[in-house]
Amino acid sequence: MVERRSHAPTIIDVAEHAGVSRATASRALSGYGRTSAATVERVRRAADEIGYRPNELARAMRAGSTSTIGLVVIADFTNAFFDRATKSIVDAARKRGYQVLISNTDEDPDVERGAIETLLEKQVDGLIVFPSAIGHSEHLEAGNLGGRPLVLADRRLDDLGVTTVTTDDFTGTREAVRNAVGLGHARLGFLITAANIAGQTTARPPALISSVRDRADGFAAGAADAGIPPEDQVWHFSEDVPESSEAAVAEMLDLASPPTVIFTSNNDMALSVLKVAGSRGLAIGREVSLVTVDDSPWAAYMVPGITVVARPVEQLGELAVERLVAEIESPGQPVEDIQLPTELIPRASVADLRSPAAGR
Amino acid sequence: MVERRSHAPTIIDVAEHAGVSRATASRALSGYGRTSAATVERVRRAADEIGYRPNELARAMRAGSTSTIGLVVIADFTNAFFDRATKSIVDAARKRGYQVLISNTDEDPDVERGAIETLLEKQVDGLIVFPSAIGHSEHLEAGNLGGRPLVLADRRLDDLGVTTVTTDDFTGTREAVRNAVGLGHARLGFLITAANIAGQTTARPPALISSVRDRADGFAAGAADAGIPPEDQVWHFSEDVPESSEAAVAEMLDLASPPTVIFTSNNDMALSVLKVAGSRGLAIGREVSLVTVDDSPWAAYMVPGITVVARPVEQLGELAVERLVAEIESPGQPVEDIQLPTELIPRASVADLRSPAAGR
DNA sequence: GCCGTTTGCGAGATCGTTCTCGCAAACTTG
DNA sequence: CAAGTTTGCGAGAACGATCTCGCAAACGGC
Repeated sequence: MVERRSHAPTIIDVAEHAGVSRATASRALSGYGRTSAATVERVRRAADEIGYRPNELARAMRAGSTSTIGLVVIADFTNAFFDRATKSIVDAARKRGYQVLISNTDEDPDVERGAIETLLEKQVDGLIVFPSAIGHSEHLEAGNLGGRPLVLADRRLDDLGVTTVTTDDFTGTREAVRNAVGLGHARLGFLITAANIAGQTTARPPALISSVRDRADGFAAGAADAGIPPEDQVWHFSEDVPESSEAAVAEMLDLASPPTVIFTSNNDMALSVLKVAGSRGLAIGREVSLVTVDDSPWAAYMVPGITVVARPVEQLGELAVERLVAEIESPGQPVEDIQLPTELIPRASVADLRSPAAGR
Repeated sequence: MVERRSHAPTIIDVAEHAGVSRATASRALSGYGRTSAATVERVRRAADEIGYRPNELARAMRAGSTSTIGLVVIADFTNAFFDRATKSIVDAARKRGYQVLISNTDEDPDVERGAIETLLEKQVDGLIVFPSAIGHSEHLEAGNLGGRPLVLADRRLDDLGVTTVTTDDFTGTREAVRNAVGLGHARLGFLITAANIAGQTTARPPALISSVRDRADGFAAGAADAGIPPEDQVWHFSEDVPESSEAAVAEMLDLASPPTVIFTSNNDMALSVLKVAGSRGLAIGREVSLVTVDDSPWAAYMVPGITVVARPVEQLGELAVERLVAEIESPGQPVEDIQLPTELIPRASVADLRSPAAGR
């Protein structure tokens, strides 16, 4: 039975309907202090009858906590990273009684700043941030967060001294190189996003986002492990747009002696390899080999399957929530830098150059 | 300069610091009523100096609106639907000054009910719901929403009489059939999710979620258009898990005379076709043709490219936000049932059976 | 039957804002 | 220069919940 007054029923309406005071109604429903069983029953029934729904805003204001965490992500589709991370965070938060206020920065630091400001004004209990850029992170410093805890995900910001959950992309990429070299590859291409130096082909990248830097360092380490000389490492930087990375792939394949395998630092670039190689009639896993970071159902089932460095994205999301909630509910947790292990999943996109039949 | 008191600075602190009253400070910062320019300046500076951040909770309580919308989605990865929809909704909401509180139901009606209850308690101004199931939708009726507007996305719930934004999957699937038949296909397989009747192979599905039903009806209509008799339509229902759909694909391909083309109602099932066909050495676009609903970067760039019915998911998200915000800001909008046009993108996964060279 | 303890409940303060009033000072006008 | 109008500001109520107190009634023991 819905009341016909315009405003939603409040606890005062419940109290009136049950013939008790505001305080008693609150006690009966929230179950603190002393209330007789009969009164509890009467108040509960009254609340049901008038369709009472507690106003969480008022409760939060009194209590000083909203049971809401702010999530600031970078939505990129193709890597299936955004959705896997978001879903795992939303689910993990719900399990612990928290809701998620989500913001997307699209890698724009100004948007990130504004999003965080808004989330703080909405009094989130804590923040999980996938930082959009290195440098310019004053807005993430403890002093500007109003004392609310922060967990960084996917990318480290070393000078911040805050708990961070990432994947070990260094080791992952290094292993990927080891695997390809083991299959006989000796000339390696590496395609990597770095908007600021797109077009460059040096092997020593400047300041990069930690996740990208780890992959670059892992590639370099893997090549060094195998004794691949610099002249057999073809580095290409590109912007994070298809045109740029496709041009880079084309340039690589146009070399007098092109790399036999291309490592890409994300799925977008792997798709560019697929596209450019396809348009030239070069078969993946035969004429061109491919390894990328991040698994996806498509990478697994297409023919040939794509060899990938799989990252435990769901685990990353869950851990971020776990650490954040721990800090919210009992402040003073030690700062941790958690690196989750990746897994190399070898499929058919890396040709075995050792077998005599290979290469047709 | 951060104050050393434990609580975050409030407008009272600003007022004290500026030597004015609470009311004047509020006026100066919010810019209503009359305030002298000098006072505005003084208050602004005071706010800056003590690092004042308005408490949106308090403002929302007073104002009766939170500038927050609740989003209830079904997170399924492979279709790249969740992330595209979520991103477009979050971005469109931000553009209009709204934040998004997100919940994932994983298609569980009980979770959906609880999520909506929580969102309403948090006083969202409106809801966008991707409903998880037909029937059992009392919790979505206007009376149980405390007067807050609702927009349904992706799936219709006809008895609710609420504004709904969907894609025209009926026409999309019908066109896909027309396209395949035009290329010479005369025996058609259709793979569709319907947990309740998994394993069935009848052509008349029972109560289905509207999006799935539309695709089934579109397939039936397309087959009828082309005069394909029922015995040349191979319908297969499966649960929304790989094992189930893979079994269905295997069954289809094991028929004495298997369909030459398989239509799948989502990307999960298309991947199952890829997997099962791949494991049998059947080449897509040669021995087996494939069409699916929902485009993705992978579908475009793999070899062969997958023919798809592309849905304007971003537009769907934006429109849902637009309609919802319109209703929030000026109630009494007409109820609309918006169907966005889909687009058939022909690629190489459907073999041209008319060409003599086909099939080798 | 008296005094001390427990029990149940209500009055009122509080969280941080916004906004309506009313009041005094500063202007305008004839 | 008196009367009316505008300007700037402060006091206090309101949003809807929680929670601390204090008070009265009921209960206990001797």
